[in-house]
Amino acid sequence: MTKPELPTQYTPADVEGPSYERWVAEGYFGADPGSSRPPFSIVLPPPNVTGVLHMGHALDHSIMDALSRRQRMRGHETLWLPGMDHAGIATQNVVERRLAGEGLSRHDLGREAFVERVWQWKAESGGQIQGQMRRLGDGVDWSRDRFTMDEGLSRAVQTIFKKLFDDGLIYRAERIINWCVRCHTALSDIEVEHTEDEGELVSIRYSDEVVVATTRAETMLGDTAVAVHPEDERYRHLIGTTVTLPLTGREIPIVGDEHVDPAFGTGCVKVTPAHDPNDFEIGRRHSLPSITMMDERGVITTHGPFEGLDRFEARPAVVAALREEGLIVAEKRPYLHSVGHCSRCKTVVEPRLSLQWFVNVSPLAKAAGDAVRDGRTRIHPPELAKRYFDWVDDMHDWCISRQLWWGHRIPVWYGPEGEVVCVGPDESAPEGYVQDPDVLDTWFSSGLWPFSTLGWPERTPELERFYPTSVLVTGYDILFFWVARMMMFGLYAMDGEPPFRTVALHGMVRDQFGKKMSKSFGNVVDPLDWIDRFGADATRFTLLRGANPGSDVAVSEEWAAGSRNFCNKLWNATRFALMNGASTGSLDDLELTAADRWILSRLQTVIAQADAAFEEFEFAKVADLLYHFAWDEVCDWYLELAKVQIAQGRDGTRLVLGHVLDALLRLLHPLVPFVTEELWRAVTGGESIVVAPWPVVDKRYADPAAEAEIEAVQELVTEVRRFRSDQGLKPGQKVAARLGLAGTAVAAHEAAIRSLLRLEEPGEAFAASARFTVGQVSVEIDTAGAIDVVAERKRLEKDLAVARKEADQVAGKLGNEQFMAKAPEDVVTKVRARAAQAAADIERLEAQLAALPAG
RNA sequence: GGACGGUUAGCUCAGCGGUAGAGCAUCCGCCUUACAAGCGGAGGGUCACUGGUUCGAACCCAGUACCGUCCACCA
Repeated sequence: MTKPELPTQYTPADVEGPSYERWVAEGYFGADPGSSRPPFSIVLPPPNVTGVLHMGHALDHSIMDALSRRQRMRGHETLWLPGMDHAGIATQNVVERRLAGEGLSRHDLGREAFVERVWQWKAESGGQIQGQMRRLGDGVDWSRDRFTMDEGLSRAVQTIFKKLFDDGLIYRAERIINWCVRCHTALSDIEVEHTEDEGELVSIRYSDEVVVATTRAETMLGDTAVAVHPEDERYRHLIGTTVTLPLTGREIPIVGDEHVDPAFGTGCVKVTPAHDPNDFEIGRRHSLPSITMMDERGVITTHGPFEGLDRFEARPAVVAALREEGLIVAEKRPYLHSVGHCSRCKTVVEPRLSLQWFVNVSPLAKAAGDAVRDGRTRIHPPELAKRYFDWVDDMHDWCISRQLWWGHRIPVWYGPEGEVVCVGPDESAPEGYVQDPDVLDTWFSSGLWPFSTLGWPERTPELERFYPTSVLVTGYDILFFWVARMMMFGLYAMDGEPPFRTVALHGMVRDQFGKKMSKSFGNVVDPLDWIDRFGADATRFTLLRGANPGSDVAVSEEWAAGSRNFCNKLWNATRFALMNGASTGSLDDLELTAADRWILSRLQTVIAQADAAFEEFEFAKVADLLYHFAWDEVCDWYLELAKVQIAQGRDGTRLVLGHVLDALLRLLHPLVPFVTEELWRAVTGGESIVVAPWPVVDKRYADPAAEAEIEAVQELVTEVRRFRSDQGLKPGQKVAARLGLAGTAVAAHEAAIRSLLRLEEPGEAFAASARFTVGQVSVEIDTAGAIDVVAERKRLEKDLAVARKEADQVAGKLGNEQFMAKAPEDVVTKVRARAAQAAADIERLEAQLAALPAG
């Protein structure tokens, strides 16, 4: 076993790269579907090929890596499957922008050449994310890396499309959809971002009695009716009559429709079925014609003076024309309303009547809701399940066709006579048929991710073994659209088996003030920058330390530095242990000291608590627990006590040290994989901590008596340190002291106490300048001069005040009949004990104050 | 317009019915032979507000006020 000399500071860059490469080379992250171990599986939510990983990903990945590393150590056959999403519209936009730089549009290249360009671009830049994942230390099975446009996954897409088509769950229809006039494609509801925008509401007189208000005045060119509420006394008599639509001269009917809110505005609504989803529904109910007055670019197409104008040019032009005719009743006024924008390019979305493919989601969504309702899939934290239900229980049909070139082409072909044929993976369309030019929404293939990546539709060993996956980790922001889609497709394709047993949701990463990270605000942190400066472990630890389930994570450089310091602390603790010959081995025949038994006992509690927190995805708790155990207990106390034991020649200390560090490093490994690997190998001589077993509680080491004994030592030491500090004694300055330890709980620890407190044995000239007691122990100290009586008096008075307050409080309780009658016995007992303690403290402190020389 | 979450030390957050906690920041003292990315000590909070339940409330209930997030077809 080699015990190399370690430098005094941990340098992450020296170990991270080589460790990661070794892990991959050794195949530790490879998952074997043929093994007999219990399976544990996670699929990585595939990042967009266009993207780079941001802090949100880093959090996501840190959690998944921690979960899978722990389960691997616990002996599970662990699969963490990586991959990327082709991100249709986003990627197409990126490549189009690059083309624009060359003065080209995708149409200049043509479809085939353009798609070729996208693949090229993917080949060039797709490796960036893999690089980032390696830097983070993600223990993924690279041999199973997948891409949503892979041959296998494309096959899965085509298979499920055909199945849905054959089951009548996919249909083609003319509907109002969200249209991006810049991307020239349909968007699903989730690809539309709503913001509160300032618009202008104008009121237009259609007739003497009918006045309508609108923020989109230009759409009046496409009006085919005016609607009023059927019960509205003001207008009931008009239903069935017509008005003349200004500027066009068209006669349009007045219809009665429940949708109209009589209390809003004038109670009259203009109806534009081709350009507004509500109006479309009204139109359907009343068999109104639809007039499309705008093309796919948002340019007005109706005849007249407005033809050829962009929608935003047409708006004021229409208003001006109306004003000229005296038909603007109320001047336009600012009006805050919700406006949809394309999530990719931020262009204002135009509702547009269009022929598209849809998924009938009702039966699928019902099943997706039921799987959570009956507990086949658990959502964590459970409060968020309600949002999930809100979403799946009220889902609109899903528009899946996109007028893009990058994506899975819709496998439907049209015959010369208008025949429609859906073609499965191993089939081909009849001669003379033409394929639908559109591609599928990116989320269609993402929805298959948990099983398409495992080889579906083939019943592969991977699918048998790793589906359903154990847990899905993602931010609560995309719970609905992505998780719900995977649930729907998973249940549908896998005979009612949901894609995951648990959905674990985390919050968003925010800056140190809890503000959202945004480019425009300039508070975005690049995880790679932190990895460079603080190390991957520190970056991960910082994120996990803030990861309370379902709530946001605020991070700052100070936290990252603190995490780096923690890693360094582990480094130096191990360095100390190695310098003192720590090693691992059986503790069975050892004569353990109280300090040994104390730290071993504490370790068992910590293992149990860490396990409990892990099971509940309480990563912040795990991190906090291990941080304090490592730093406060192992480093600040046990190592200090161990120094004395080693000096006393207790060789068993080296084994206990080795034992504790071994276990501590293994507990920490899921959170901070690199530093623990390095140190663990040095301590144990083992091959790799990645495949080391997870610590289990050993009840033989539970030792409340030893814990109480060491706590007493800690109390005494802390009290005397306070005295020393108040008296201005330098930490290193040795002073003589007489300790009355005989018969006390800490009698066995004199050497340790003297060492920790720099107290020497009293010499012949010993002259106590201060006397006090801590618990049972009397302390006399010769400070080699007069003590600072003022400081000492202050200290004692403060303690006395605390004790008196405590006594008062407790006396109040004990004197309260209701309390005595109703409080549980253990509480009363505790209060009594506090009363006794307070009384004793008061007596002792008063005596000490009285004995203090005047000063 | 709905739903959910939050409001605790200067900052970020734990605690969720029986003596108010952590990290960072602040102040004081230290290169005490693992670590100055460190060690020891200290200061700092009527737990948003108002009521209620209870022997007892930061914690449970109701309401109010701000903040945040998601959803929604408000012309």
